[in-house]
Amino acid sequence: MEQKETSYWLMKSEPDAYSIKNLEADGTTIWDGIRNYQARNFMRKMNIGDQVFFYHSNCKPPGIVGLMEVIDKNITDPTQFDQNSKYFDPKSNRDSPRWDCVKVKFISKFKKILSLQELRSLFIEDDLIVVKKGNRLSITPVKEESAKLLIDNLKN
DNA sequence: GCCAACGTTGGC
DNA sequence: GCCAACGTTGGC
Repeated sequence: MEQKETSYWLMKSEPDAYSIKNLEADGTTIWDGIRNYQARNFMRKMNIGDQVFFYHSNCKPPGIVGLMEVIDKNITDPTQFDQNSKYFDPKSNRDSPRWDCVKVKFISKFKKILSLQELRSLFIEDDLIVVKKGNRLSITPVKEESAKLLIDNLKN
């Protein structure tokens, strides 16, 4: 049997909504509330065992704060059917749900945030998508070399 | 299919 | 609050 290669990703969350501390306390979580097709499609490409950098957005300072791992996928996002949720989608239906997501588990919380400013000094544009000016994608792939560089930096 | 108008994200 | 960089919507 051929072993599937581990891929690396980055997922953003606003710490006011859900932070690395929340994930540390919860242990695992489903990454629900994604309402962008490109981001959803990246989640569909993920495999169990993939490593995911946790990025805090819309805060001071924005940056990478921890690491998680994909433990399940193709999970129907329940918030799309919840009329009280801000993620309720009237165009979705239970026969063919529009939004699905992955389940992740907490791996580690970094001692120090790797800020966007520091990320910009480590990566030229396009090498790590999050440093691109005006980038709005909440989920992006990370190249293996970039992931290794990030992990090395976070150990120090 | 085109494209203008509008909405959202998120750094600053 | 500003604005760049998209994504989405809807008229035609």
